[in-house]
Amino acid sequence: MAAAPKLVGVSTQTVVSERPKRADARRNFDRLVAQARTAFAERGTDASLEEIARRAGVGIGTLYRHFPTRQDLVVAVVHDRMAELNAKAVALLDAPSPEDALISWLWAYLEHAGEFRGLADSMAETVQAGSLTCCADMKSAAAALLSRAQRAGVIRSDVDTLDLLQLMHAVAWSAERCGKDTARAGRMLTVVLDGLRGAPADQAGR
Amino acid sequence: MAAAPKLVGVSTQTVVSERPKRADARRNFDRLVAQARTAFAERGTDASLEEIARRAGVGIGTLYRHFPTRQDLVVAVVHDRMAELNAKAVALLDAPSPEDALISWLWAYLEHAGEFRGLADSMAETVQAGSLTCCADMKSAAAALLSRAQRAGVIRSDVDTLDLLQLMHAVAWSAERCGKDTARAGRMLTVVLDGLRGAPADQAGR
DNA sequence: ACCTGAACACCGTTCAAGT
DNA sequence: ACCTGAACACCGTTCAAGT
Repeated sequence: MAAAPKLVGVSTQTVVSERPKRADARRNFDRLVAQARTAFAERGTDASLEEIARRAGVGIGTLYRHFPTRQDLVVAVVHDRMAELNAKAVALLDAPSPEDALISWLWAYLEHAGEFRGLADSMAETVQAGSLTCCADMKSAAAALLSRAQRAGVIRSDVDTLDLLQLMHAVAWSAERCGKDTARAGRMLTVVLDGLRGAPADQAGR
Repeated sequence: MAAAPKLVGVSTQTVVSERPKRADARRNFDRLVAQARTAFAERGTDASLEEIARRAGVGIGTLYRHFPTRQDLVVAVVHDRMAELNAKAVALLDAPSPEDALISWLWAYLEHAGEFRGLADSMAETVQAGSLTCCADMKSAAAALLSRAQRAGVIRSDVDTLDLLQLMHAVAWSAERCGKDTARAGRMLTVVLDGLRGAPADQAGR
């Protein structure tokens, strides 16, 4: 409830997760992220790490040095886009309609989570854990948009930020299976969004 | 729309997926399913197949002979419970309230899909493919319950059976991550169920 | 008709040696 | 400080040989 004022200081320029300092190290870091991006796009988040290292022209040990876990690599790949989402959320706080602002952000978030196969799963895990600063920032940003919409009475008051984001991950996860059937994916999102507005009974009682 | 009358002949006793005939083969089949069940319960659907074979006292080749793909094994494990769900659906067609009947069945379905980690994903895949008779039966059963509720006007008319089931899989998938936090899982289901009833605006317009 | 398990392929992960 | 790649462990999958 007090999330909105607390967000005033949210940085759109999220801290880049400790980049290496030495020239060659940084070059390898960037190459690995770039190759991981294309590999994830082709094969999903469970693409072969060895192949990523090979395509980046780097030993497998170097990959592990920079990214001890696969999640670290996934996060690095989507880091910039997450920063964009943070910025968008902050900008949307000034939009006239609290409802449209939230919905529009959720659409962007959903598009992000569906960028490659397995990302929705990965995001659900990462956001849940919440140990990363970029995720924490995004949660704050989402919280601000959500609570504004709730204060406007257009979103039910009993859902919290994690509910909201996990529901989006769930829809994105489901959409992965729909493939070209965007109509189905759209209907599922519609159902969830309508559910977020509240039960018909509650609304009728106002 | 014509799903309900078509369902009259649905068999609660689903056809058992071609059990082997020879005594030893059948014994191995049953042992594999039993060990797979406990392995899935412990490690999820991506438990080691070699360990399952070993624990069943059977060569790995025998496992592959009976279950060419992992999905086949998963389906075999949950087969009986799916038959129970079919029976329950048919029984609930006679319940007085179409809405309560559907909701109560969805709860049962959700409980089933959350039996072990990875099952929701597996179900989503299997139901989507829809090549198995037990899945086809369940889809028919769900379709009957759904269309009855839709005819009663308590569920929005623009969702189909696959939408409904995939939304349940999505909720179950999300719930896997909640663990002990059943309150969050409950809230997510509530949101989806309310969404299934329709948009507040639509309801208000009646 | 069915079972067995060696054999092959592939991947993740670590770590001693190197610059 | 960082890189390399051999080495190890583990798993999935196939298939020739056996009953």
